[in-house]
Amino acid sequence: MLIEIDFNSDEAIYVQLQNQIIMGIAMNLIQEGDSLPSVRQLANTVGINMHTVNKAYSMLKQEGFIRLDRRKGAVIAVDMDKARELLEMKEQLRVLLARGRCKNISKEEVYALVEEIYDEYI
Amino acid sequence: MLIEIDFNSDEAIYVQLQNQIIMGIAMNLIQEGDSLPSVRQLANTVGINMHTVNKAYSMLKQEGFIRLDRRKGAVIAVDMDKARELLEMKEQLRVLLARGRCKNISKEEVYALVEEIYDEYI
DNA sequence: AATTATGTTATAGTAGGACTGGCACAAAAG
DNA sequence: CTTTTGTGCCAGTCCTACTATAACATAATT
Repeated sequence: MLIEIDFNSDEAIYVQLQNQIIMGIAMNLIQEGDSLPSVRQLANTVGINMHTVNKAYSMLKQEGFIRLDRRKGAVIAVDMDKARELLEMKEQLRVLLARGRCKNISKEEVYALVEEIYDEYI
Repeated sequence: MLIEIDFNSDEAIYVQLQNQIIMGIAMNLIQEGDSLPSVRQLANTVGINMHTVNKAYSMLKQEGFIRLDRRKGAVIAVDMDKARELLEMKEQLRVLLARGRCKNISKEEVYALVEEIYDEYI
C-alpha cells in the first residue's frame, strides 16, 4: 500500500498518515491481519521522523484500527465499536451538513455524494 | 442567538465560533440580512479577545457566510458557491465514511444519521 | 550466544499556530 | 466632536507538531 505525504498541506503529517491508512482499510487495500511497515521503516521510506509515525500508529491503536505486535509490527485489527463511532460520526456530520445547508445543498445532493464515495469502494 | 464557548474543549475558540454561527444559519436562528455583534462586543460578552472573534469573522467572510459592513457589523450573506462546497464536502465525507466503513457502518445507517440531523432543522 | 530489529520511553530543541494584550489608524455613526 | 467600528501591527505566552538523539527490554535472526 502506497503512502504519500503532502508536506505543503496544512494537515499535520500524522493526521495524513492516519487518514490514508484508514482509507486503505476501507478500500480493502489492506485487510484484517495484514501488517504495516515498522515505525522506523515507514519513517525512513516516507522521509519523516520515527516519532511522527509512532504518533499516528498510537492514535490508530487507540481508535481501534490496528494492534501493535512486537513480532509483526502494526497489524490491522479493527474493533467494532459501532455505537461510539456512530456518535462521533453524527457530531462531524452535524457541522458538515450545516455548512452544506447554508449553501443550499439539498439532502438529495448529499446522498448523491455518499453514493459516489461508496462506489469508489468497488 | 446565543453563543457558548467551551474553554475545556480541544477545539480552537475561533473554530467553535465559526461552527456555532454556521449552525445558527442552518437552523434559521439567524437569517440573511441579520447582523452579528461587533468584534469588540462579542468578544466582551463571551469573555475572549477581540482578535479571536476577528479571526472567526474573517474566515466566515472568506468562506462566504458573512459580509463585513462597517455600518451594520457582520451581516449574514451566504454566497451560493455550491460547486466549491460540494468538492470540500466530498473530501470531508471521504474520510468520515472510510472510518465508518472500517467499523462496519452501513450506508443505510449513514442515511439514518443524515435524516436525524435534517429533522433537527424543523 | 551474539547480533539485529522491534516498540516504547525520555529529554530537548525548533518552528508555527492559538490566544491575549496594547496601541493605532481611518471610516462611519451618534 | 465623540464614540464605535473594522483593521493592522507588534509583542508575548502557551501549546502542539516535528525533529533529533539516546536508551531500554523484548523478540527475531544469524
